[in-house]
Amino acid sequence: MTAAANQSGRRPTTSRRLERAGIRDVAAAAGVSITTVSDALNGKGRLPDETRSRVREVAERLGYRPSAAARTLRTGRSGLIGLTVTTYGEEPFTFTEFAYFAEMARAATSAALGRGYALVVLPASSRHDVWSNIALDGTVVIDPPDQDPLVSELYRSGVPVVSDGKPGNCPVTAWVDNDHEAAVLGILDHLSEAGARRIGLLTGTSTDTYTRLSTEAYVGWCQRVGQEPVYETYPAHDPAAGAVAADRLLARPDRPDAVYGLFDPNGTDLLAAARRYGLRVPDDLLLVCCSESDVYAGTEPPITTLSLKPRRIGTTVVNLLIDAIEGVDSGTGVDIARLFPPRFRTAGTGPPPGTLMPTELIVRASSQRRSPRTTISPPRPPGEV
Amino acid sequence: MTAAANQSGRRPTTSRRLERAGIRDVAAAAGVSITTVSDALNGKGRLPDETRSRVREVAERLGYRPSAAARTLRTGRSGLIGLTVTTYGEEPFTFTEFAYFAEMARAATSAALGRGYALVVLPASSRHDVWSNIALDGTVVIDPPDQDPLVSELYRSGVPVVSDGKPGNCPVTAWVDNDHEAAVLGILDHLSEAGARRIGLLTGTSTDTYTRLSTEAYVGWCQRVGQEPVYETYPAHDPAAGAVAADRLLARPDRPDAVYGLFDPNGTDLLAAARRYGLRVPDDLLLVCCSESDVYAGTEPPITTLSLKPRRIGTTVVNLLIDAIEGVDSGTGVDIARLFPPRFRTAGTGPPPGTLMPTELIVRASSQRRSPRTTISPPRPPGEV
DNA sequence: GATTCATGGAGAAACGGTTCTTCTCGACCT
DNA sequence: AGGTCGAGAAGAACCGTTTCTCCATGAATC
Repeated sequence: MTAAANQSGRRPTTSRRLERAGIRDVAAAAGVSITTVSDALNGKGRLPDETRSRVREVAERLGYRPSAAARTLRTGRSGLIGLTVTTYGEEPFTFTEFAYFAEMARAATSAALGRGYALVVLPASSRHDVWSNIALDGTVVIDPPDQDPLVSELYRSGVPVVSDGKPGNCPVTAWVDNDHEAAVLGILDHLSEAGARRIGLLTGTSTDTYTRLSTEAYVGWCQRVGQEPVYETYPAHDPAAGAVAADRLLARPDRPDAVYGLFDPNGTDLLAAARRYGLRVPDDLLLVCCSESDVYAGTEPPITTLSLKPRRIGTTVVNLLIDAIEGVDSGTGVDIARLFPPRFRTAGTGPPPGTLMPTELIVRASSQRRSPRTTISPPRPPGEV
Repeated sequence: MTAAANQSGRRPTTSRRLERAGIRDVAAAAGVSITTVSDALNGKGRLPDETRSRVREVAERLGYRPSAAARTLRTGRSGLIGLTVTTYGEEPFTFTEFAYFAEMARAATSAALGRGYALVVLPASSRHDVWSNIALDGTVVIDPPDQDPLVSELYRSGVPVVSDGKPGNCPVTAWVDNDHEAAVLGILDHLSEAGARRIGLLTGTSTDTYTRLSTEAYVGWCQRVGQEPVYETYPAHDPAAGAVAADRLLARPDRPDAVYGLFDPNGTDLLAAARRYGLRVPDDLLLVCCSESDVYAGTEPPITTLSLKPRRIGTTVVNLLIDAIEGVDSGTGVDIARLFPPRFRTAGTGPPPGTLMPTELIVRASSQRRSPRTTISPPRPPGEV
């Protein structure tokens, strides 16, 4: 009864100290209604400037901070965007693992911030009770595996989802990806022009879109030009396995005279392997790898790299997501169409709209037998930005 | 009047379609009250198992997901922890920039997840309206600058704050840091033992605690042993400036015969600079740098590194924070003391409790003129874990 | 046979905002 | 002079939970 008595009764005037000031406190202090306070602070309603500034001043003086939870509950908007990152194995997870993801995440964070949203890091292996307990306005998913239960459920419960990497079976609102096929074909053509007769590939064992599309493009190209595919695979998340695989590739009886490595450290690994086998680069072996690192400008020789432009991807993904969040009022997903110019959309009604971003091939000494040119344009640049 | 009529009246039985099922829908479908539903799903109240499972089943069938916003509003807990990352310059920000931060952030994310919390990435330069609009249970702040307004306000509004890096003037609930002074002294002693007569330092221009403490420890050591300090500074966030500073240091007339570099890339930079000046490592120049990268195991020669053990730091920071969040009921910050064993606490009532974590010196060829030993223990190991 | 007591469950008050609706009052128009 | 109109502001519903309080009911106790 003692404590209970305090609790009943509509806020006993001025009890409960030590608590943060609420909108009611501001209203009382300013001698207006809470409606007026809300309107004044949010720039709504019809109020003379004088009232507005007076309320603002009182709120400031009281150190008033609106409750994010209450606002979210009422408005249905939290200002939070999930950043779903892939996990390898049990506890640790990528993101910050490869330069690509790190850059992409940074760009995404900045872009979200610029539009008033914050990012919640959400490992794909998160316990269900954790992420289902967060009010998300939308989710960015990095490189979704074929059947991601987290993504599926989010999508099903009406949360917009935009993925970096063309999704397999996951339903998503939209997706952004590099034109991996065009990129690989461009590299293979580039190596051919430089005199390669048998081009090898260093690729991964995982089933993500990047690995799959790139490898398929390679195999297809081989069929077309009549070359037997020469490739080695390894688990990309294992840093030590890459060096071993590079070694395997160069140890083959049908040793390639040019190699493209799909992952960041492949350049260093291949260079080391070539040295072990006494192969000169680029004279005996042409080299290209996919990397965002500029250390390859300083290696001996400098190595040609393919940049996936992660900043651009991260920015685009977030902007598409926020467009979807803010463009669709609620419930019916009608005017998503507006967001995607026809040229970016795939087919009519079926698959979600996707955007292909161009890559950039940075040509250095390792892939040329002639005099080096500088940066050249990517093959088939599909988009703007 | 048309739409308004729908809105009044306590939820007109079964209108509003397309909406997600709420607790009321579950209650109605299960033929119980919402109290019972809430209790059944949260394992509270006195309910027979039969009711509990029946309610759970109905909830499952309806795809019921409790509203995070409503729950947060009612309980005052969001399950969200801010991860405040430093920003250099305008738009971009660190975190993922250095291996240390990346590792630390990963460990922090994992640790938080394991205890049911998710991390919100919160650049220090965030617009006020963004982060003040997020319901945070607490905040991790990485390497707080002397006067961080974001941190100050969070702390003032009652949100627990734990910092990685001993805070300058920021008020924090607790902090965790490496024993930078002990680490630097240990390295200097180590180099002295290896025969160094004049030890140089490559350090940063910024005012963060790490840089400051390390530099001060170095200068103090110099005074004590009677050596003139020999150091060069550069803006640590500028990747190109490091190489230039390394060059400057070795170009000095009072060229050191041993160097400790405070930042990750310094090892490579110093090695390259030494080569330019025809200095052999370790014969003419002893080298140590602070780094989390294992590339230094493979350089020629392998370079001795100091590891700050970021995983351990990240895990500890998060656990301390969550302890503070869950340990203190609300309002009065009484039993924080319980969380910090006396040996970890600084002084009595004044400064916030801090924990010093040991570092690890990984000795390799670059800092030895004799036969190499392997990993040695850190100097003055203060803590457990 | 009248009190306890434990059990199972319902009612309703918060939580702290936003926003729809309504009310008042003076100026203006006809 | 009566009615309209718009500005200014207040009232109150509502967002969807959690949780405190209280009410039945039947068994056990005295």
